[in-house]
Amino acid sequence: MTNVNGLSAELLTSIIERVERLLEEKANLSEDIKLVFAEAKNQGFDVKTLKEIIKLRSKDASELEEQEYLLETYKRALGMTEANDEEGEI
Amino acid sequence: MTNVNGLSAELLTSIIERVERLLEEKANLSEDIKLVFAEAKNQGFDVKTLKEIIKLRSKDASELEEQEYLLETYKRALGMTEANDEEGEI
Amino acid sequence: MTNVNGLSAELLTSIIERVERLLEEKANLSEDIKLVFAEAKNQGFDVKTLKEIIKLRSKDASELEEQEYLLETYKRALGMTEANDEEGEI
Amino acid sequence: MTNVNGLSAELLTSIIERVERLLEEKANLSEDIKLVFAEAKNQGFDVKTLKEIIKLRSKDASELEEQEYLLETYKRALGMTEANDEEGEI
DNA sequence: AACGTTGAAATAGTTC
DNA sequence: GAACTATTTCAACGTT
Repeated sequence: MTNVNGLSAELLTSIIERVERLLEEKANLSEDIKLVFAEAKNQGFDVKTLKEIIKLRSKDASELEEQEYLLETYKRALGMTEANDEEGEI
Repeated sequence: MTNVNGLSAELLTSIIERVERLLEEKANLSEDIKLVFAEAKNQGFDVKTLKEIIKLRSKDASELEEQEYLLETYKRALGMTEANDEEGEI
Repeated sequence: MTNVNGLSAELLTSIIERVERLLEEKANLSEDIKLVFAEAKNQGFDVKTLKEIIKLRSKDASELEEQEYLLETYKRALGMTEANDEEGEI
Repeated sequence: MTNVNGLSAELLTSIIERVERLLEEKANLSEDIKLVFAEAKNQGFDVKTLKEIIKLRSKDASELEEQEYLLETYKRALGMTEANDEEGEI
């Protein structure tokens, strides 16, 4: 093994090249996505809105509900709700 | 074909799903990259430096020189370089 | 004026120092915020939830409504809604 | 004192508002910094380089040396340095 | 106290 | 070249 200042040059090279290859694949995919959007635009779709839909679909709805629940107590304390529940007050 | 406001719903669905699939592949690659870095870290490499190396390798020589030149100029103007030091070191 | 490679050294120094001063003030504020949260924690509050509330309050509710409206057509085309409006179909 | 689930609503409100005020001041400072850079750009400075300079100045000497040393070591191991070149150019 | 995880800030890239 | 979006980077937090 070739060592440079205690580093294995082969190992280092291997790591760098693996990452570079993965990055290249990522760049290719980004390119593919652009092509799909360009094609969609030609077919009359609004690209910005398409992107919004995709973002929307990626969110897990249940996750939002969970947050809602967690915040209830504090929201009530801050007067941010319409006081629509009456059984929880101390 | 099902039309909603003049758009083909099938076509729209197809576009959305193609993009979502590509995005998922991208996310997988990002994950792979993280794993490579994590493994590298375990082997004693400094991840930040690895990233810097990869960035350097992605730029061509002229870009690097231009940026280097500007940085040197600014440093000189600010007295941040050793060459500009007036206390007489060699 | 002292010029270094066509740059005014005084001007450059002034710019750098102004930014550095502003950055320092920002860091002080971050520190203050941390102190407030630490104090709140001592008084029995859950810091994570406090942060969530603050984030929530910073969002403009009307902005969300606007997005909703914009996405209606596409959501319908994708079958993402419960078809709760009947007058818009073609 | 108004208590909601054992928490003082007044205290909670006070905490939230203090943090929000500090965050607003931080946002103002960020805006100020942007203005300084915009002005600098108009005067012919390269903003990216200015930011790099500021970053360099914020680190102490030992940090810089450490990072520089690592970078050099990795470059050498990868054959990225001119000194390591074997094709014989001068 | 180092580690990974998370969330916010800055930077880079893209589009108009 | 200005605004918006996406990616990367950085800092804070809880965890082991």
